[in-house]
Amino acid sequence: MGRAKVADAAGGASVRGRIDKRQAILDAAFVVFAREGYAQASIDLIAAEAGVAKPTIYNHLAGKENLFRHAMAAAADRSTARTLAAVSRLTADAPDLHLAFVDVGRALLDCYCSADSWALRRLLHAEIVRFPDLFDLVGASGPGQVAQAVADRLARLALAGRLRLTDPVEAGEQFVALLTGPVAGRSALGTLPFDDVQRQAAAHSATVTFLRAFGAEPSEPVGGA
Amino acid sequence: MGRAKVADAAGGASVRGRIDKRQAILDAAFVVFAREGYAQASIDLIAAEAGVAKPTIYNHLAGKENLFRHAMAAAADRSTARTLAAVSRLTADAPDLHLAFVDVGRALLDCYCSADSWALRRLLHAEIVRFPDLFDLVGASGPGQVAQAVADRLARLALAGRLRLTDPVEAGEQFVALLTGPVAGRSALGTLPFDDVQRQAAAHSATVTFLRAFGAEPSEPVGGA
DNA sequence: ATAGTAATGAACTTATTGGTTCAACAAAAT
DNA sequence: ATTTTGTTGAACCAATAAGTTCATTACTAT
Repeated sequence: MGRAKVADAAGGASVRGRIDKRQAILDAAFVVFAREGYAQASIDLIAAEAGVAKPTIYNHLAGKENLFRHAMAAAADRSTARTLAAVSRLTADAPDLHLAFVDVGRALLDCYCSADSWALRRLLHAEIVRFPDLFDLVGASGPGQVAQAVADRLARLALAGRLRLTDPVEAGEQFVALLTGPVAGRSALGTLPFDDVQRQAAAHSATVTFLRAFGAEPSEPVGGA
Repeated sequence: MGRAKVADAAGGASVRGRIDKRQAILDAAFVVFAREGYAQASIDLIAAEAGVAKPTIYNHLAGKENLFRHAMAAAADRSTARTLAAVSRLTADAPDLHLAFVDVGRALLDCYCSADSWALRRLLHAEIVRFPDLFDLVGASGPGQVAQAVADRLARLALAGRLRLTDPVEAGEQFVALLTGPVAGRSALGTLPFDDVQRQAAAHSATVTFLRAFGAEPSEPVGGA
């Protein structure tokens, strides 16, 4: 590794002379932090993963704590963006409400179950005590935006007379809770994967009870699938 | 501190000659692990918290990893017992179903929001990568038992014609998801407390949508509270 | 009383790691 | 060609912590 001349030798991004080593460092830092945890992740390890020398890290991002914060913030931004894109699939003019909710639920669940997303939540939980500001940095804004987006969509549906609800943000919270709660409870916290059919089933079951509680149309009688 | 003769000098439990230093160590270990995280919690710190000398820890529980596992398992057992007691409040002969669900929901939420419970989940999330067996040790059995207990109660209710559901374990998962999901999303992960009125509101709102989806009686029309 | 057992404190070893310094170096700009 | 800037490798320092050893001390059972 090191001052590579070839396109992508080992780490992934290390080519462009000296620009944007920073991004490579940030990415590698998140990877290593996710794999090792904050305390166990050594700067040497991160440097190796990034294909970069140790002093370079201290040049761009002074100190481990700063590096951690920036890496977490970057990962959180990525994750939030993906999730917001998933939410945008829920349009008010969907022909079949059930199908629409299963679809967006499935997409949300894919985001939720991605390796990055698990790692982000794990690190957030793990280090929230020593880094209380982490909550404002990633824990609040990300889910906050998502909740807002979901609430917006639900409000539109309610206004169109297709949903019967009074508080869209509460209903939104409950939909994602219905979606992610069972997954979080069963799935060994991202250690072992939650496969496609399980996610589909989870999205379906969450949709069924959500629409039973809030749907304007009677939907299916009882039996599901 | 140390070989105390008085009842409770500093740590809390250190009186009885040499018996049950072990328990004191386990308790102190969980406290310190919860406060500092695994890596940052030094054996010296745990020894100090327990009012016990360092070699004593190595006598009773060889090594940090072993100590961690045992401390986590003990804390998990305590937590599960409390939660199961809370679930037992949901009887099939409740006069008002809404009230009964709010009540048990409230109790479950109290368990979920206790400092120990937050700490347990935090440590579990944090160290699941380096201690994969932790999931079988605390993550699986605890919630598994709880889910089973809730499913049992729901099945009784359904059999009595007061609930309309096909899969009691799924419904149980969804009830606790409805209950804890919004709390987990908003509450800064146990850093700042979730006060009584908020918990009451959360239990109420979870109950309303759950009964809207699964209740046999029409319950309230729309507006909640 | 006495012997045996468990706990204690303190020093010690060893290993890791965050953070720094510095001379050499390669590419970019002039 | 030369200066400048960011990068590199390697060595170094100080701090922290896991784990161990051991002589000493205090209970407890006989």
